[in-house]
Amino acid sequence: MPERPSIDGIEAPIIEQWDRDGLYRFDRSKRRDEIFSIDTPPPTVSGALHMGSVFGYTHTDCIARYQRMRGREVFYPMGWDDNGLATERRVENFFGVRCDPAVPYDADFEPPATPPKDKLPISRPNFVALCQRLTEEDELAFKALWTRLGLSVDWSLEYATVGVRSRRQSQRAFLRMLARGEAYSTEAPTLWDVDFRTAVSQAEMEDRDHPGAYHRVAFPRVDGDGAIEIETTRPELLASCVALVAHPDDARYRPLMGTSVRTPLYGVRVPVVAHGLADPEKGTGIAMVCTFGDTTDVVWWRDLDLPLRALIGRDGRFGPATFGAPGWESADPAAANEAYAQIAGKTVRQAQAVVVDQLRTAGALVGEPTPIRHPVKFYEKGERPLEIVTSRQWFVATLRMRDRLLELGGQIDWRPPHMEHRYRAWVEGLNTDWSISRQRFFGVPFPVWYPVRADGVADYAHPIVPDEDRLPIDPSSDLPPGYDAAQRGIPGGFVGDPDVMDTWATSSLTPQIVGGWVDDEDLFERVFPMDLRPQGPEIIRTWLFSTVVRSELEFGVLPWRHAMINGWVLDPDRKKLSKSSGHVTTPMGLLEEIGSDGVRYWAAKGRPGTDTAEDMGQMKVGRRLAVKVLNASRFVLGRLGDAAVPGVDAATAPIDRDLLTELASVVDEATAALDRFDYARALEHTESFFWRFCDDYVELVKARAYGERDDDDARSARAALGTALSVLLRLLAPFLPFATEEAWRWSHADSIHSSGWPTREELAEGAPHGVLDATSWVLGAVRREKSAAKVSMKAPVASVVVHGPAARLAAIDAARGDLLEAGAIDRLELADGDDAVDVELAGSSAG
RNA sequence: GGGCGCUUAGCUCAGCUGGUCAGAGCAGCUGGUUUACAACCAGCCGGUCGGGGGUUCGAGUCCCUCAGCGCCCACCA
Repeated sequence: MPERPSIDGIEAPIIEQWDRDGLYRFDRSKRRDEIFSIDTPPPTVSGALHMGSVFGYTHTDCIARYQRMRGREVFYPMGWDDNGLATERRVENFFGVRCDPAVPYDADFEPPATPPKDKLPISRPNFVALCQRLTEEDELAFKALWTRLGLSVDWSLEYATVGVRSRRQSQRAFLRMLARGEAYSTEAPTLWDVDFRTAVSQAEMEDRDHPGAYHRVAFPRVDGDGAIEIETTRPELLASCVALVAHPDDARYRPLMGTSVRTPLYGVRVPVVAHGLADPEKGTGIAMVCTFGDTTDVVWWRDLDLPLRALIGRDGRFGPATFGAPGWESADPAAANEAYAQIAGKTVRQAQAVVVDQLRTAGALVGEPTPIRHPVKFYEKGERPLEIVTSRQWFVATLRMRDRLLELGGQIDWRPPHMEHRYRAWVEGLNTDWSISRQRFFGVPFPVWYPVRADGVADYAHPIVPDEDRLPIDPSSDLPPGYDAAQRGIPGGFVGDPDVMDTWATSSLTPQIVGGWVDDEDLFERVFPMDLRPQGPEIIRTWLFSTVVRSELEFGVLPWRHAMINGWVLDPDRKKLSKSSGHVTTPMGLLEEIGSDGVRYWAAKGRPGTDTAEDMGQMKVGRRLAVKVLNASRFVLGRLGDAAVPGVDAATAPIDRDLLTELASVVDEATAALDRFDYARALEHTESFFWRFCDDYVELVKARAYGERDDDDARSARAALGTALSVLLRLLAPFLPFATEEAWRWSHADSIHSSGWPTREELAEGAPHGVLDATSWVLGAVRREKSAAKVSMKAPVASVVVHGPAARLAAIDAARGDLLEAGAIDRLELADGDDAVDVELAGSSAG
């Protein structure tokens, strides 16, 4: 035991010891009902390390440590989410490269020392290698942080979402969905990011307020006089207009239903149709339907069985079109083609300016454009509005599962409960199946090939699939059964699916990946369905939702019983992620400065679902608590000497039994709170009692416990001190794993984290008699008097006269000796009367 | 447009099924240093619990309503 205990630097040796002892190693011999399994979120390693990274993970660790001390075998894995766009984008910027599948593989490739201004095109294998190189470094940084934070994960269970296991499970689960008809591919309008050049799922898109303008455009009638005026924010899409649509009940347009108009500039005849989604209040009450300007267009196109005139390509530019050709019939093909030639090849933005000019010249623009701001769909990581392009994509049929998914959501134990609303709102609002294919390079490939027909076109309706035991495969280099390499890409041969899976298509399988589904059924049965899914609120609609989907499709059950949703970390000014402060907090720096226990304390104060400001003050309070734990432990244990702590039965003095009885209630409360994932409340109760223990109880009994005497009274105090300390350390262990471990090891050979969670049975039975309370009350009055007189707390007191009800006076009398010594009191009188404590300091002339 | 959450001392937050619930920590102020702890200890100051209405013997605690803040969802011409 050190002379002057310090929490600085205690982490490293303790972590080493834990590692040597294999303290957190999962024991797979345990039965399912003895196991507590956690579906840990794999952090996106390409993201920066920030305080949000330590916040939620600390909560999970507090629960894990509690369950472990309760005797459960804790299955606590850690993974890294390293696939996906975030990594690709980061690799592109970090190395100054971009992936170009047409570039041949260069075995000796090394990225330039400094990233070139123009990104260097490199092959897909080289690109993937760089992705892996960068994420490996990221993963080491994360692992160092988690370790230092004291997460009690079993590092032998580490995995990566792009690793072999993840690829195998992703491909296996996909093939099974395909076989069951739950996954399908189709050519369909798809939300598309023109910069990333990939499909985007409903879950990945967000609304942004974006400037635009209403343009009023007149469509001349074909079978009548005059024109119909519509308003649009996307006049550049006029060439892909396929109809005008108004509400069926709108009296203004009802007579026009079934008639036709011609598009300005292009002279294409389009019908006037009715649909309930048309809003009579908006614009002129009648809208132009284009293929496609927004998701409503898709609905109209589908519901009304309108023709397709798609023009915007995957690069976000207008593609070729021939007016006069079938499907593009025009009153004046030559003029139409001339008009269109001026926007072909242009971006949406450039085209809009051109078309507006053309419309104005043609006299079809009514008035001038009216600027507005309106919500526009963006990919959440994108910079330009999403377009809708037609492309072949893989989907999982989630729409038809909606009712079952809602039912399952109702069976999850949500913490906090109101988080179910987010899930429910999302499921109820689903309007497309889950799109899982992405036109990217660094990810899990779809494990399918397609036969190439004699005409050179791939036969998507009949994919060729590998046997499961071959997985994982890459269809771009591996061969389908029965084909040889020379047949790749030629008529009569085959072609591999070029796409990779969306990140969520893999991470939705985390229980299967960590649990060893199929590969290790013995393990899987011991940990699945899992107990706890901890995660952030922003990925309820993605990770949580998709995990439920996959578990339902594969097993027909929920993947876990409890979902604990953490809140946001706000910057010290309570604004999210403001960069104005300039001072960017790095978690590792804080852990080194404050100590891991202090940072954990701050995190553990944040309840599930509650946003929490980054608060250096709270962390310092936690640090102080950790220091106090060491000092109090040293005092209690040090003075007990080498003699063993007397058993709890030796605690016979009323105030000692009182302490232990009250502590038993704290154990009950903390246990109940942790059982319902309210770690913050458990900490609060324990902390508050711990300070009372230090400030009042220890002060009151230290003379008796450590004085000259060695009688029953002294042994009673020592028994209570030793017992209470042991219980308090264990109650604090899930929150302050380092300080409690340090103190515990002064008197134990084993780790506190493998010791048992304290129970009421270890402590005194019976109701408290108010001895500690009443005595503390008098001691407080004495301290107040000394403070007011500005004298030392050790200043002698001539006399104390206590008035109060008889029961309380009796309680005080029971601890008379302790009180006299702790307060340096010469004479103590107890008398009936209204509550009052009259204190007369020694040498004071006043009464 | 719909939904969810929040609004309690200067700051960060507790207040679980309505009756010692008006609390804690930080900050501030006043004191105290040498036998656990000065990165400490003791004490003090400080709030008509966002506004308004209602239910009740009694309401931060339940209901209605308004306001502000935050978040989620939305078919956005």
